[in-house]
Amino acid sequence: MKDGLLTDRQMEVLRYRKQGLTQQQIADIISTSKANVCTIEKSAMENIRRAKETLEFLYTLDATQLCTIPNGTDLFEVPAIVFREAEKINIKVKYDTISLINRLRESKAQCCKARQVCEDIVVYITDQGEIYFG
Amino acid sequence: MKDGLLTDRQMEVLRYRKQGLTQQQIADIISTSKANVCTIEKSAMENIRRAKETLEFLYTLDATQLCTIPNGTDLFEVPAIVFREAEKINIKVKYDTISLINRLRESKAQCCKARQVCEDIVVYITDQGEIYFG
DNA sequence: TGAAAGTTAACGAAAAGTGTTTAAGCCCAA
DNA sequence: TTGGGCTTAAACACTTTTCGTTAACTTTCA
Repeated sequence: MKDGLLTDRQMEVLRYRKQGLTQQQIADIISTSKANVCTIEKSAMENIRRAKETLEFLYTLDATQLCTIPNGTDLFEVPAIVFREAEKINIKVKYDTISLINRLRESKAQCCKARQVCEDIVVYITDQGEIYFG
Repeated sequence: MKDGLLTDRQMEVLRYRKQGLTQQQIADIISTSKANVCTIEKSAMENIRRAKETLEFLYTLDATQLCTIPNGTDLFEVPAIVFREAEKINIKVKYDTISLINRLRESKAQCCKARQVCEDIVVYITDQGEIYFG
């Protein structure tokens, strides 16, 4: 009813980890196996990932689809594409070239190998020029 | 395995809602009762709230507790308190007076009645001067 | 290489979440 | 007052998640 996604157990493990304890040490403290600590930590991370993805969905709800960056595109060509498409529909993008690349790298790290995009990426834009990658 | 917190059903309803449809209209489209649409929408909102809260927890994991703003404090006194406490521990707050108030209002809207804080609010700070309200 | 740290797989029991229905209720404008 | 839009509660079948165990596997590093 009140709390977030993480269970008490999961928060407990994350806190101890933040303090630098090993899984074995935590296992001793909370009286279980290190394998269990591992799975609890893993599911905590999974929950955090899902929380992020949920909010991303929320953003795309406010946004319209702008274009798709095809697999293999050079990372440094992305801003030009985005700017061109945004201009077509008369929206000014909130970011400059550098920040756009940074935003892409942050939100889609797994899609950026070296200088290339390694997956099709859908670009969303709001009326205010906010950009999301989905 | 892959998706966020929201189920397909929940996303479906949110999308229709964003388009301005009534619960009854959506109920007709997806062939169920309006009461059901209501509960699906409600649980979607609940999931979104939980997603936000989960990420907030993540922030407080990196942060240390700075101080507590007592119930009844004037909203416009909050920044001064935060700046003073941050100075005590030699951390420069990333925000100015106005942005601090805005951040507080955004993250704790339910605690801000008119010009007063209507609940004790714990303030967290990171080494980088990032501020969170918990 | 050896030891400690971490990960994974398979399984079970308990708990929590979801979609539904039905029936009742609230609020507000015509 | 009626009706439309919305909310709520209880109950249900069903699915998913969680925490736990055991045992084997990989990684890291002195």
